[in-house]
Amino acid sequence: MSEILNYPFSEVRVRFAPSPTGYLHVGGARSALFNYLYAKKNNGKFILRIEDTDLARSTDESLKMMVQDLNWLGIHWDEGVDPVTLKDIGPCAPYRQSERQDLYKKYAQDLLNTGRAYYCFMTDLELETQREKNKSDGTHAHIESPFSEWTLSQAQAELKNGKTAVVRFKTKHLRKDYILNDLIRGEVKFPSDMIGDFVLLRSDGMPVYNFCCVIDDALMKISHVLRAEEHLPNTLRQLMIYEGLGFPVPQFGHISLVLDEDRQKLSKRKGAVACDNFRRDGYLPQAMNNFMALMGWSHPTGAEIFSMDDMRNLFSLERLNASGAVFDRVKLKWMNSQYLRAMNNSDLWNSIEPFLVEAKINFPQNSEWQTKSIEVFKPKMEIFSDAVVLYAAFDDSQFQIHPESDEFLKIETTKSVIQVWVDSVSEIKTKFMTTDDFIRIENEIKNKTGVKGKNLFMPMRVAVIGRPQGTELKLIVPLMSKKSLIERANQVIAVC
RNA sequence: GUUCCCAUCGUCUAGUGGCCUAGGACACCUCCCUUUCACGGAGGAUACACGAGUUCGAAUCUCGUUGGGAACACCA
Repeated sequence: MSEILNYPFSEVRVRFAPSPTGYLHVGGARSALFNYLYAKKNNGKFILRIEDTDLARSTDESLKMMVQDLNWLGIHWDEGVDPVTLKDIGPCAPYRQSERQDLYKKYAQDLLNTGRAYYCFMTDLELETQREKNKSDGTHAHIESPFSEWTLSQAQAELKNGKTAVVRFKTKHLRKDYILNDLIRGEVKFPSDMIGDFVLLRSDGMPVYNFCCVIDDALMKISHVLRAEEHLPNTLRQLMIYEGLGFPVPQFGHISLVLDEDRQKLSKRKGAVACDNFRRDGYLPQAMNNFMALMGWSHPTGAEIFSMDDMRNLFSLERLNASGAVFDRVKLKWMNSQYLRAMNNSDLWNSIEPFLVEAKINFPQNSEWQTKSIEVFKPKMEIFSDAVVLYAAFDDSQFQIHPESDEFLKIETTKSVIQVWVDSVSEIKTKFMTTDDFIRIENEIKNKTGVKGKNLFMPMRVAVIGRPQGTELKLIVPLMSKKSLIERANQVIAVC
């Protein structure tokens, strides 16, 4: 069942509108994903709009990062800025609010002319006093400006005298309940007196978020506004502006929040939340999308692992959950491991190699070795960066005997076990031994020393990787050179 | 404080009045596989916040209570 389109929107047009004041976090990415999926599912358009009216905090650097993260996730937009040049593309250009100032001013002027807005000369002190009063009355912050009754020419004269003013939207005559039919929440009723006269244009002439948002959504013919629940209270202001300007109202859908373990809005203080962070740690974009979708949406068959194609085909607003979702990093990791294990060996090697290089881990430049090593380690990795610790085991410069080895070093038979190991390895003619060689040597040690079980295997493992627990020796030893094995074993003998 | 939103295992969720002694997934526990650790396989424990209604019947509808969250700017 698809949502009924509100006249006059003939096609689905949705948008993601980040403000480039930092990194893209998973909450934002999820909103972008849902919008993207909704557009794809309904043959609509997905628009990326840049909300950079806060000039002080908006940076190109941040915009670049967001664009890069969205691309990494495979969330592509039809209109907005070019992913490479960042130039505007699409019929509603420009898509950066900082370049749409004239538009906002024009509509502000319209509102001023029709008496729906007014210049307000209140001082900070006067505003503060009103807020204090509201607070002590126990009511909602509610600005009542004496200037709302001024005529436009009165105000203009004042402006000519060099006074500065904000433009406020007049709400006094709109004393009625506003009802929003939210796509996700159903009917939401805002009491009429919830807000007072609010600012449209700042004293420096810069428009404010709620105002830009309405004008842009209207001019860009956005049919569905899918955004985070934190915007729900904003909707009343926006509804009033739509009404004041005579714009058709889009359908709204307020998506539940992504929460931290303490059930508060996700924040970076409690752990990584930037998409970029997950990319750097070696998460797969498919896993991220799959996981983000599952925070608030569910696959109709109950599947947990599904592709982007699946999502594009099956996404629907009816399956969106109205309650908040805690961001569970443990499950994300598990999900990533599922995708990682589904990769073929050469793709996986190519994915982890940069991580090894960055961590300065030495490894053989030999594709046969590399493929073999992937076979051994694939079940051990959940994210690409896990490879660093795993492959460090092969790097002689990183070899050390870990404290947990002590109890096995103390066993009296250990020294002779390792000595026989060294002797047998020395007799190998090739640089690397085979798995069969290893099994043979293992039996030799057993026979010569009479040691078996734990007391045999743990010391051997210490001799190879410096700790009593880790990857199965018969898998890892054939990947290690004879020279390296002997050197390590001798180091261990020295401390027995 | 005010307004709004939300409420099923620890977590993500399925569930739209009878298929529910509530299903799946992560995590947890046990066992199997494995002379370690993982991977894999088989089991297990754990939830409808509470109270009233409506109904022959309620996790599902209504109301209230409680709890949690968000928003209350010349930020977005």
